[in-house]
Amino acid sequence: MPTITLPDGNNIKFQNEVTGLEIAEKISKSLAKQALIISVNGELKDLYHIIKKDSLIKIFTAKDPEGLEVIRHDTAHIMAMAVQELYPGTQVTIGPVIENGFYYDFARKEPFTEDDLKKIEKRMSEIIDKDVKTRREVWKREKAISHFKKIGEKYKAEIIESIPNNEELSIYHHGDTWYDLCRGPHLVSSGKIGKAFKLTKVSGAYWRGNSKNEMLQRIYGTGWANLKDLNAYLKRIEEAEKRDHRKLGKEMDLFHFREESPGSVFWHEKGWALFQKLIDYMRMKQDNAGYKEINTPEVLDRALWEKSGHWEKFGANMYTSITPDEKVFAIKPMNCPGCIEVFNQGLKSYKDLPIKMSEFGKVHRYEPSGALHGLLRVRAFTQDDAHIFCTEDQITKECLIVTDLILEIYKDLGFENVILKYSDRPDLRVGDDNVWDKAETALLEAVKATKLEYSINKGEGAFYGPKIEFVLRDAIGRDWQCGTLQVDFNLPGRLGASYIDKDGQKKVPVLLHRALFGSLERFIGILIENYAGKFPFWISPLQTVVIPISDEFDNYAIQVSKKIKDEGISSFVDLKKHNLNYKIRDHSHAKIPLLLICGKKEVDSNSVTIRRLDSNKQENMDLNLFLKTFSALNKASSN
RNA sequence: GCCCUUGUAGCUCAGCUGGUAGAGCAAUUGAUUUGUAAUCAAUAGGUCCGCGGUUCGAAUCCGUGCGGGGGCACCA
Repeated sequence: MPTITLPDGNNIKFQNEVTGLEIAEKISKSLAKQALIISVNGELKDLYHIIKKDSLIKIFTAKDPEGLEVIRHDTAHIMAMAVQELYPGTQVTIGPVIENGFYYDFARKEPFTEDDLKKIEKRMSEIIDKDVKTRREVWKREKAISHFKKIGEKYKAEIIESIPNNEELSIYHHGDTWYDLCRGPHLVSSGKIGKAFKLTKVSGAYWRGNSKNEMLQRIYGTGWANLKDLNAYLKRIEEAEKRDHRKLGKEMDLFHFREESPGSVFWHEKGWALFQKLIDYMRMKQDNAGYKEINTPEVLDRALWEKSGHWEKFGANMYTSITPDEKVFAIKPMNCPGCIEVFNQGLKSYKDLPIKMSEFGKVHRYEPSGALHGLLRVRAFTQDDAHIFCTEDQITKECLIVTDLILEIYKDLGFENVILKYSDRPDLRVGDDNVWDKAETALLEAVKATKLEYSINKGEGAFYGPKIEFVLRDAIGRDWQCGTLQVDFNLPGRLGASYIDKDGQKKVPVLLHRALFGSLERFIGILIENYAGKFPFWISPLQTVVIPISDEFDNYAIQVSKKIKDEGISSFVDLKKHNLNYKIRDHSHAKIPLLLICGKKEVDSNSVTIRRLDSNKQENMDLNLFLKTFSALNKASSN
């Protein structure tokens, strides 16, 4: 005689044991229709799960995240069913729900094609139309293993073998012919899935995520509660594609890549202007924060990298170079050893600490070819790097100062939403564990003091110390990892850095590594996508284009442009033999923030007519007022 | 690095089952002197990614290398 308590506190008494579906029917017809899944005392269960005892329940529909998740999970199952029906001999492995959808990994010799996806979708649709019933069974471990082995599903058997002994093994049947080992829960029948799904792509994926294992074929799909949500999602993807920095970079003539140097950027005039603006800005910020800028060699003797530990721990990613007399040098993958060498030059006192040295250092890392991705993952990049040499007592405070600076700079560049990722010691590392203990404690303390949201990534620190990474969220809700702050008790000692302490003794300083943009290249990629190429005025690579109405006004336009440049604003005069409409279209596509039109009216009144990007309003302004107004707007704080 | 996919003019792309290439935009030349998103006309432009093979004949088929894209792995 269970008493069922609903989320609103109301009770329903039942004479006999009861299922979620029966409870839903008792509450209302429409709920019974919409119900997908139930939670019983906080645990998600199938709707036909039998409740015998008094319970607190909640029924979920497609409007709830829990409901949507089950829809996606069932869609993955139905996809696997369709695949095995269409392509006998294909083995199933795992098929989890992911953000916006699901995937399923299959083992099959022949590759799946785009055409296959359409066929599979069609078959899925048929299975959904048939509304096949779901049934749950509990199997004995031995039975399950031998059964899956017998039918040639060696991956399933392997999965079961790795499930702990005390766990219940549930098998879900969808209809009479297909079943899969699964924790569940699932919908009562395939018809509940609806038709708001789409198979999106096929790719390779290693069995159990390990690159030493064989490669399986993964089919990705997206799934939603209704067609409206599905279409909204597809629309979002389309919008994101329009912002693709590789596409915009080409259209806006910012940079290009070419075969001769995969993963290295050929910066064009405008892209380089943007690059330099970011450096100028950062230089100003760092100067105010007490950093001293240095510069160190790009090519350094192998012996230094052996001493620092890079040769051993990072060698696989390093470019090397052999001189005609057969000496081995490495092209720097990091700036830290060079910077420590600068610190080492001359005697340092505790009174000098903290010493903050910044360097816009270009580093080269031989990344796997498959990792390369436009500006976001390159083989040669410029870090806005800095190294802070300090005492142990100063760590937490200095970390906080760095964090404040980072947040201030992200805000200036349009990113207000920042979270932290804290990573501790990796397997491949240098230094004793008690040193790591100290470094981790100090950094975690700083993380907590920022009061920002943070996550902990076990074992993902740098080989010389723990780190935090700064993740920022862009205009369309995507997360990007940019800045980093690392505490290092190892490298300074390895490279012989020291200062004279109060007691006259030599001590090894602690080193904080930090980069705010991380990589200038990558950060520019993120900026392009965040702003969809429409940069704020101050950072725009070409801020103004002056357009004379006809060649009669060329001279005036040239003069105007010159005066604009005198104010430190970039400007180009378009004297080409094209009409005004043509030029407006051309420069609007190039996403120039301000077009300045000059004709008789402007010459007579010493003014310009402004057309702002994405506006067709005409705004006439006295030239001197224009210069005054926009030179005031030409800085980060006016963002 | 691994799986799949892809590589034609400066750019975006067309070229069915093999018969040595086309369009639009851009460029050049000429005409038009223009007031807010493409003025008109003419001309020129190609090692069809490289190498090898099949074939009387390859942009097209096969092999291989390199590059791009989507994932996986990697991201110190």
